[in-house]
Amino acid sequence: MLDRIADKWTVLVVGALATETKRFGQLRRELDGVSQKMLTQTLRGLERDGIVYRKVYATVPPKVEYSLTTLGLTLVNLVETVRYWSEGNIEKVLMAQKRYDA
Amino acid sequence: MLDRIADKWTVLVVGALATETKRFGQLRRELDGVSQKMLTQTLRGLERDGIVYRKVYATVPPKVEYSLTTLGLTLVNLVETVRYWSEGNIEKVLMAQKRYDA
DNA sequence: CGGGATCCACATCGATACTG
DNA sequence: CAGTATCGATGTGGATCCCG
Repeated sequence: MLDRIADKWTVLVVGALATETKRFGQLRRELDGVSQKMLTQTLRGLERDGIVYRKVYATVPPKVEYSLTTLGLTLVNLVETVRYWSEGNIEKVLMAQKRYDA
Repeated sequence: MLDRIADKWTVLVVGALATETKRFGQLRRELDGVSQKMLTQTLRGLERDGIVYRKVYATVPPKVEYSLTTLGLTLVNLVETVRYWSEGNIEKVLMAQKRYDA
């Protein structure tokens, strides 16, 4: 459980879906560095956990939209806080690492 | 970066050290299910990142105390929130999984 | 477009044995 | 007591190819 919500891609995906529904390709482009496999895997896991809702349109070409469920929305604040802490302290951590490695 | 602070053992270790300094064996007993290897590894990583302070007493038998640094203390609220969300929503997630798997 | 399937390199982790 | 070292099983992630 901690594993999932603490997961790197979970944090990024929930963050990306915080404000609006997005399509697969859109997410892939936004989450720089994610492979298609990892994105699919993360989304499937989040869908299974009831955090993300997956809506498939039976069109050609296919169209799939991802959004947060009610449960997923309760996670938004949490992951934003996590990201905020990361961005705000990454410098201190990098400096500590330099000191430690020396 | 997200990887570390989101890590399962990081959450548990920071949580365990939130209120008081603890020894290695004490942490190991408290964090049920952690192997000695993972605990050592997690603590080393957190020490390297400047989140945990490691104090070694030159005694026989050895005594090593772990505590949070100033930076580490800023993480306490965050990890407590993560744990709180987990504990508060684990039931919903498990139910969603049952539904999904069916 | 949104994946599924497969292969493979690499990292992770548990178990075990040993030590200052 | 608090580790280090090592091995072997398992898991993870990227790359590639293919499909409805």
